[in-house]
Amino acid sequence: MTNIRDIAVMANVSVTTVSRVLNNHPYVSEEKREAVMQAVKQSNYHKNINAVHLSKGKTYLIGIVLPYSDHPYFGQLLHGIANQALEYNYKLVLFQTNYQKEKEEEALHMLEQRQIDGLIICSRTHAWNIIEEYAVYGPIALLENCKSTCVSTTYIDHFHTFYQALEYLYQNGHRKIGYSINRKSGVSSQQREAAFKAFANEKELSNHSTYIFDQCLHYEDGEKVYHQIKGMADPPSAVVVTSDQVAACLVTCCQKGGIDVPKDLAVLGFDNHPMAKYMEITTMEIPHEEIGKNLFKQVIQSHTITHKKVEVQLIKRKTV
Amino acid sequence: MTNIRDIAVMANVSVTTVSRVLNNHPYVSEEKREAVMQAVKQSNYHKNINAVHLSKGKTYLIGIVLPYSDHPYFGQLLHGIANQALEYNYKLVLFQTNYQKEKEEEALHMLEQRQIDGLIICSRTHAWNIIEEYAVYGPIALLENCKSTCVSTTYIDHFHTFYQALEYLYQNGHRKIGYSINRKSGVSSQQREAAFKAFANEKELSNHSTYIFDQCLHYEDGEKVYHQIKGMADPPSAVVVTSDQVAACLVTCCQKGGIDVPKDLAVLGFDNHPMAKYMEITTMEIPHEEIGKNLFKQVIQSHTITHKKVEVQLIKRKTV
DNA sequence: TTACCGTATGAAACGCGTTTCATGTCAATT
DNA sequence: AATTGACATGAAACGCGTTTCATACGGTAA
Repeated sequence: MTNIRDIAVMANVSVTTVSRVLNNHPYVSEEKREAVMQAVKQSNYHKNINAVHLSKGKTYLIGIVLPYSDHPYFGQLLHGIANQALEYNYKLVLFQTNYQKEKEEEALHMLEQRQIDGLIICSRTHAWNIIEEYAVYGPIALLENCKSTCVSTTYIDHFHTFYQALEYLYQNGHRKIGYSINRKSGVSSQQREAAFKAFANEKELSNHSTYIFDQCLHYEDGEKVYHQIKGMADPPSAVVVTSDQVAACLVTCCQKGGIDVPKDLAVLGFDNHPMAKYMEITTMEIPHEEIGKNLFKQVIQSHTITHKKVEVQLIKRKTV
Repeated sequence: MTNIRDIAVMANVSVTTVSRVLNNHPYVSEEKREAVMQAVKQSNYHKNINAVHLSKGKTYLIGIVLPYSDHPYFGQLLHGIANQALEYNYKLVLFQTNYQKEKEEEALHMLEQRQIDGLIICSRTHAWNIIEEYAVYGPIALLENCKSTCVSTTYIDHFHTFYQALEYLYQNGHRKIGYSINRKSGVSSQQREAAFKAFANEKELSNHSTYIFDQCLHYEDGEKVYHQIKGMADPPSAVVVTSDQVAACLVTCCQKGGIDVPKDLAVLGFDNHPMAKYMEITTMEIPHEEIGKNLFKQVIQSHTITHKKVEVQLIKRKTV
């Protein structure tokens, strides 16, 4: 492998001059510039990027922590991040955690060891204070609503969004409202639960715990919801389903099982996945790509901590 | 930042000894080992991984080239790769190409510059000879059937698989068979086309070009297929759909539109996505995770070039 | 004419862990 | 007693691009 010193010798200039040419610095005469370019071309020289990293103390690598990459929600998020990364000439390092603490830890360690310049956490399992501790090693952007002074965030107001969804169902005459969530222990789920309680209280609805369906993330989980509702003596008249995948499955099940949507059961999804558009499912549109883009920008703007709220929009279709 | 020399001073040993301790090399006395550990803990020392990379000439980074990460097919593939990567302590660098040549090129350049130790290409747009040229810079694993001497491959025998699917439809009495594909120009699509032609010839079927549906990758593309078939005077009695997403949409459309599946139209999907299982779609099961795992293993076994054929299995359900 | 600035160029230091090679013990083998 | 080998330890070289600092020249402003 030829290195920068070889080039310097070939072009009969100093190493510094070669570096200047390679990085487009001024103060290099045209002839020397030419000579360097010539040598570079002749020897098919490429910088050893690891040396650049060591020298600069940067890697141009951003870590992404997310539970699954084969889930549309995270897939789209990743899509948004990846597009932005390419534009800014950064590369991504993927940490697929499956919600395992150790794997999230790996990412944090990599930040600590400066193998990545920053970290985007799409879903955390570590406690807040732990995350914040690592922020001293490099910028962290988090997909969560938390007014931290050392971690940037992009978030959805889950409380308000959920409330809004419930309100819409209420306006459409529903009084027995259920909902499905991903992980009961998840941060967003807790906010949604709070919203539901506040809503039930406000509207003086009975707070049926049987109307809550946990662990609904994948397509097939919609069937579980269907069966549970089907088996109820006093089923809900409407459900908020926090994933269009699950909603799609539920709706399909209902069609097959003779439950009329929305007459017998109204379904309000989340995401506005293409699937929802096509199946005419009423849903709360979450701009995943925008979120991904913003998270990325926040993490590379390491000097300023920002908090960006992303708006969610109700898309009225035919399942409510 | 403390570095290895600081530690050496603190522990009153040489830099070499510190390195030995840190890398678990033998021939270090217990007391010196202790002293080093003590110093490391006290100063909260962490190696500068960039220096390690420069020194070792390795990055423990593997690049992944794939068109979309928000598509279930590639999502699952990525899932398999990512899990394996975590196990082997490698990190991934994602190149989402959207089938753009330049972005694929970026990945190849990164290999050339040794910023990644190897490259997994899930779908290429560059010509073969170009890819092979870059193999001198580092190991490349490709998801494609090609007996290269410098690039490892994991592949599906698309010809045989497609033929098998067609055969199954034929056995079930179908003589007017259509199919949908992702990109007509794609490598796998061409193999499938060849299989179809061979099949049509073998069985003396008329080779209806109107029965070919191109650009079917996303869920909603199933609707296009539905409408096209619906509008035909002489529609096919069966279709092979090379994505369960698309098949699911098509089946749902048929249900709504009064086309009986499989009586009026048999549908044979590809992937065996959970969606297919649930919707009871007959499909060719493609073991994405296994493919991902294998690609990863191939790329880190840089010394040996291997070619692994992955078996696809027909899952008989209710849409044929 | 002196002072000062823009342009041009290179030597050397810097970032830092790994690895090779040389050297020195001490116990075991011949 | 001489040789050999396992064990210990450290100096120095190595990987390589970036950046700081010093130096020198030509020209313009004072």
